[in-house]
Amino acid sequence: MLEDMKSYRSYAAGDAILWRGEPLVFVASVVSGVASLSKTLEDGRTQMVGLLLPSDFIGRPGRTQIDFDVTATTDVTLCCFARRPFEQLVEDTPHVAQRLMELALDELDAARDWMLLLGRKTAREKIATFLDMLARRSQLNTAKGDSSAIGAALHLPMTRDQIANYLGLTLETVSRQFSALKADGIIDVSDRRSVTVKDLARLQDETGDDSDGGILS
Amino acid sequence: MLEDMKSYRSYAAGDAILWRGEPLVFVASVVSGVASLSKTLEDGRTQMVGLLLPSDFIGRPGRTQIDFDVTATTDVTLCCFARRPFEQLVEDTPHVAQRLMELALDELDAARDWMLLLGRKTAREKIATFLDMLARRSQLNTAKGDSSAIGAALHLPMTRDQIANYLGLTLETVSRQFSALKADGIIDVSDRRSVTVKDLARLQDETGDDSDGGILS
DNA sequence: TCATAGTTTTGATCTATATCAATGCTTACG
DNA sequence: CGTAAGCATTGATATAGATCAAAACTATGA
Repeated sequence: MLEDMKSYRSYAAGDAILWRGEPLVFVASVVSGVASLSKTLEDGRTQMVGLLLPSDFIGRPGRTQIDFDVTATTDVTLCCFARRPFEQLVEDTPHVAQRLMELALDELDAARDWMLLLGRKTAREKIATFLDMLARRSQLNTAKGDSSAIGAALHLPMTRDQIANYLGLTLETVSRQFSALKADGIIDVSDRRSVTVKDLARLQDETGDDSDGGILS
Repeated sequence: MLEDMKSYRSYAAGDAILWRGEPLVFVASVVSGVASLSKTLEDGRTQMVGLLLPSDFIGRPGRTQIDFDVTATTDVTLCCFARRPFEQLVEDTPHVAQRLMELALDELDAARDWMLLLGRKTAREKIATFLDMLARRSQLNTAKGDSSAIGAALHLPMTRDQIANYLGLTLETVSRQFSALKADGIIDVSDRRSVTVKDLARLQDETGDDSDGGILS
């Protein structure tokens, strides 16, 4: 039984969970907190390439290494399984294999949206997209189908510096864009760790995205 | 037998192969030519989010739609299978399902490398990375283990404009960086569609990448 | 072989964002 | 309380790359 193999691990904000190239001895799922995947250039410039929120999965069937670092962005608890028995489970149960494939494809779609953001969006569009993403996520986690993201305070799971690393900006630019969106009455920035969306429609107009989300055609 | 379902389709350079949101009735593999995946913002800015070279796969098990456009970059021939029987095959043969998972993970790794490029690399580093990638690819396709990429002309499968779309730049910047690398004696640009790498080591130094490719540790 | 259209290169200028630098605001801890 | 130590904001300036504009190739086809 896989249940027997389950164990929990905790990491404090800022701790490394896995280094690039380190052998993957376990796979895990995020129980609480936020972790991030990041890549670094020779001279230290870094770019986040993924964000892991509760219920997200760490690990790749058939691979023993990863080529990015995994870091605890906030305090994080993981639910870990040893890799070998997990892979056995995947082989034995097609249903699980299929689910993992879906997860991989979802990650791929998210990565491609992020490529568009990194390559072509302006600083303001990047911030608007980021906040819109957080708003959608938090809406999912609270009442399903309740459209009251407006008015409710969004918790920012990261510092300005980490947001900058995620969006391919500097922390100063992130701060300035928050201020600008606030001055324009689109958001409110009370506490440094929370943002209130005052006008969701206008925020979404600022993302630069094609409005028809694939509904047409 | 799946063989019975096989058919070939050809597209001229510039033709659309699939539009975003269009129902996916077939899956395919690239036989010859180069196709690209791209995403577009409201106002027309576009970003390539993937390049499909011969042997690459189009299609996603369990999905009936894609949220990017697929376009023929050069003349392209695809080998197509109807989606339904293909999915049946995937369900029945775990070996194929596993292979598809590997392909998805490879694409994900490539997407993440590209995120680092788009978010943090300079124009020169982007061009160097692009050329290095083409050099590696062409080396694989010719003599395995033959390190004579130096001196051999690399064929560029796309115009300056398309390269710019791939790298998150403008075509003018692409052109200027080619000229600069040429002036520095790192490459030679004879024909507009081919580049000769004169100093591969120096080209790789210009990519900004951490030199140890995960070999350490 | 000339004309035309498409692509590429090069030049001049502009601007969004980075960089450098200072000041302000929380939170924690003596 | 008060005083660090982190973060965050704001300001001044620099710069990489975009944008606008023109000229130089290349290929195609009459």
